Amino acid sequence: MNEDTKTIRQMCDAYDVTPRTLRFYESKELLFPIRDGQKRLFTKRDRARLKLILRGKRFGFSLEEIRQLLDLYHKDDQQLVQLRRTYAIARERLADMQRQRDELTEAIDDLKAQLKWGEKVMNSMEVPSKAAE
Amino acid sequence: MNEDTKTIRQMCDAYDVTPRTLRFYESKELLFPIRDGQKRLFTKRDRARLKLILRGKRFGFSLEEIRQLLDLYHKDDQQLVQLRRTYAIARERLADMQRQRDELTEAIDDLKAQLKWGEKVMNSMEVPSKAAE
DNA sequence: CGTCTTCCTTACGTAAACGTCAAGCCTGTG
DNA sequence: CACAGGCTTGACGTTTACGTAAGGAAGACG
Repeated sequence: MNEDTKTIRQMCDAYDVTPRTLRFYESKELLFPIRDGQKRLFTKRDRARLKLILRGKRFGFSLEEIRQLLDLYHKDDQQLVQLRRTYAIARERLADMQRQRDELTEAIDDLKAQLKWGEKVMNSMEVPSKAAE
Repeated sequence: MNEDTKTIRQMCDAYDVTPRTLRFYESKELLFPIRDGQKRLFTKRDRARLKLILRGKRFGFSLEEIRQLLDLYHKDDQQLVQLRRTYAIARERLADMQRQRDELTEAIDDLKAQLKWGEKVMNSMEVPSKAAE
């Protein structure tokens, strides 16, 4: 048994990331695995942070933004102020994402229209025998 | 008067881009300005394409994706086979876009949930005076 | 004619988020 | 003991969408 730590390989399997990614995150001070000799051991805290990192990535945060947010969590004093800042940042991101989705929806509709037009043209071209006569 | 063409500077002012950007787009075969000596002259067609390029960028498409879409928009005078190929490409793009939007929607919902949680926590922290007593 | 401004080409620089070697250290196994 | 595997640390490579600097041509102006 280990004392609630995981090796890099176990982490990779559990969270579907590469070793390179985990080392990269450590180098960027997003994770702080302890060492057994030269081997990394990822603690419960690292796993919690990694979950937040991956979720942040889904939301479109950069790693640097994520690092800052994680740091805010880490500072236990002034929690209310920090939480408010986090909240504000998150709201901005949400607005960005919604705007992006709206634009995407518009583009989808445009493209759909194009496709319909394409279908019409193809149909009129598929039976040119009658029209040619 | 010019014959419906604009210089690079006029283009930059009109569309809020840099000269570098326009040259870059030309090098990537997104634009095809004609030449007066060595100077570029951007035609009406270039301007139409640039509008689509900028819109595509707002949608989050890569320039390479945009180039494909432009090909779709402008290769309307082709053979049936060509049309079918572009049609297929466009359908793939549409599928990609819809998947992208679905992911975005999911992420948006997640983030919204996070924000609600944040509000709850903040509310419970704002009035600790009573609870402390 | 000299200088300014605008344009040109060439080409190296940048940031993000890792991928991909290279080469070395440990450990277990036959 | 020898070798395979897994982990380690560099350190250079990749992609995208330009920025930026160097050096030069070409027309306008005083």
